[in-house]
Amino acid sequence: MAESVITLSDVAAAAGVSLSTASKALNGTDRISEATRQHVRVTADRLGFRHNALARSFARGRSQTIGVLTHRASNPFTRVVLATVATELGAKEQAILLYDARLGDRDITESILQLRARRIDGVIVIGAGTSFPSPSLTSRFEVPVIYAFTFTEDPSDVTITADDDEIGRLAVRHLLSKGRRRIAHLTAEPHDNAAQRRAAGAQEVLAEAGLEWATPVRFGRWREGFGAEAAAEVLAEAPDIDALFCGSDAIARGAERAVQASGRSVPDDVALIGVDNWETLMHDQRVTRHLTTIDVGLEEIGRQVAAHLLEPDPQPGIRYVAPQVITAETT
Amino acid sequence: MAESVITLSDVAAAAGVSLSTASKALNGTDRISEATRQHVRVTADRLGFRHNALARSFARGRSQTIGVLTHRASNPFTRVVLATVATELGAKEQAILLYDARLGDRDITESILQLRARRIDGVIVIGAGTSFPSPSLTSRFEVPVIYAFTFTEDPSDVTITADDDEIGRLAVRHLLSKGRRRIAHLTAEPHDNAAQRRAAGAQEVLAEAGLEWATPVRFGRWREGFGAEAAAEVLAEAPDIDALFCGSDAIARGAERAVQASGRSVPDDVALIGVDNWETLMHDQRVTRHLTTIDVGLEEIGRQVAAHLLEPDPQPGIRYVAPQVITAETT
DNA sequence: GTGATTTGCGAAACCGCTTTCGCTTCCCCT
DNA sequence: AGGGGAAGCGAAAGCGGTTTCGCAAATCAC
Repeated sequence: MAESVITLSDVAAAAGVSLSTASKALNGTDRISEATRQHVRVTADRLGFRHNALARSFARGRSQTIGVLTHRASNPFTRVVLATVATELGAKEQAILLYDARLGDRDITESILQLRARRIDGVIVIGAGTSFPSPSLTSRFEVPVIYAFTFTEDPSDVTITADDDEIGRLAVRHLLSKGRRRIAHLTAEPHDNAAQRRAAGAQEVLAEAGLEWATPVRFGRWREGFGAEAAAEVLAEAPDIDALFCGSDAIARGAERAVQASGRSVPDDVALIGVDNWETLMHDQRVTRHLTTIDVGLEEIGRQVAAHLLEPDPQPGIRYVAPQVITAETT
Repeated sequence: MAESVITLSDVAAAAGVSLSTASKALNGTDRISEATRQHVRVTADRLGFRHNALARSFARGRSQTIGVLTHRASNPFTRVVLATVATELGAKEQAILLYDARLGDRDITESILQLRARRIDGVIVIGAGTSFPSPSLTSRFEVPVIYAFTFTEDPSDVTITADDDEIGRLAVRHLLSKGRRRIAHLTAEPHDNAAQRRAAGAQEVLAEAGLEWATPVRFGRWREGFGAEAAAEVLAEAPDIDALFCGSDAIARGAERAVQASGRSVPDDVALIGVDNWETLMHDQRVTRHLTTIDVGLEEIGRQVAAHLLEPDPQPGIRYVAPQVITAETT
């Protein structure tokens, strides 16, 4: 009895019903008496029947697969979103088909045709962050497209991303709550959307408190090196500064070096807050935290993307994920 | 002419051949004259024909999907392997179906049945590292199973993982090349396979150089806190020490704090080397490196796994990926 | 020149499930 | 009692390819 694999026909035969009845009984579709339904189910279980997912997908025209387009999957932020999305979708028996680097491709048409040939059930576009917009591809698919950790220029696109304004607000609120009043801000290029929004949010809270930046906002790059230089300049310019809001953890790390090199201590003389929560991204919560930072909510973005993609009609527009202050030793 | 979608029948009709001939012409299987083949191909291109991947998968019984089992996909190491695997497989039009946390599941049978029902073409098991073995699941699938960044107790399994012995050797060789002779080693639990192998490899090179550890190997945990404590003890016990080989970057970070707290400087008094290459994992090569470390080759593991999984007959056994020294400021 | 292969192609089965449609029965209403 | 509608089920038509098999024509061997 080297029984190969049980098919629905086998179940139908064993249960003494027709193939179509068996199908409907197991799927719960159409009108089937409760008795028959139970009987078929029991029979199927007894035989150890499982639907052939391939045949099913074929018949239904839906592949149980989601296409994922990334700019660069090896980017640490992208990896977090990707892994989360894969996990959540896997729990729903949805596979993912990753097309890396094709997002930046000049001619993405071929990739799109490939994905459509696979009859994917949806598309997730994972951007490289909130600094610059991604091209809108929604109209090129007839399945739902959702944008994660990026934004497009089409307001009718469905987007789930980080709340940069709120990140800025949270950062300054946190510093104020620690009694800091002379605050400076180091961040990336002024034409970088994330840098802009974070600075704007921060400024807003500062203004509400009747304060202004201790020195003009330092625009530069997302890197550690910039943090060190800029912090040194700021300290020279405004020696009585008592806090630095750094647009990223990398900048904050650099800034910390500069603060210490100037003979000041962190956080006693100068408090430090970054953005990104790299330590957790890396260490997986197993390590003593050092830098106070703001978690932009990458995993939450991934979860929400997975949840909304398969919803019947997701509302268009941008949905922001709430960032979170992660308090540690530098404030 | 709201033409829906071109099917192979349409192509066959347009080319004036039968359906089967069209199929064979496009697939290059069976005997077809070169003239017919070309003609069909040209016709298909002209019509913009694409195979319906679902129909094809169904007919062939292969899903173009790989099952991935992880212990915990949010683990940073796992994420790297996962993202790399997804990228490489995506380039080959293979989707992945991730079953997270089901690897540790007591009853994984249900998940295995699900994967088989999907007619997956292969399975990748991504472990949580080389510390402890993963259960061997090879015999429960009729498709190839390959283990990444872990190992099993079945020698006939196909495994691609980190070379912990070589990591130990490289670390000590690097320290020796920097003129260090009084070296101590801080690492995780003695029953941790990775800790053991790294220590053994290190010891081997040390012995070849006619040296021994400056203090007995400190076994503890993979964490920063342990690194700090253990380093402090070692410094007290052997004040003339000139290098520390730390079993992980977390340990190395802690050790660095202790070294500096003791009034010694890094690397002038004490050189420091870790393992994991966290800084790159995090910063994506955009940041000034600080800690000298050893990259265990996670991305290479991912690449090789993707490459070997679809090979006709991968040789059984463990294939080790070469680790690499990443030189930075601490040596 | 004849028989044995080989080559090129088409007919049709098949992969296993979903879904439409139509046929009975049964129920309810008037 | 008769008619209309709903409930329960089965026959059969897909879904869109792949693949086996058979047949006619072309090629080969001797």
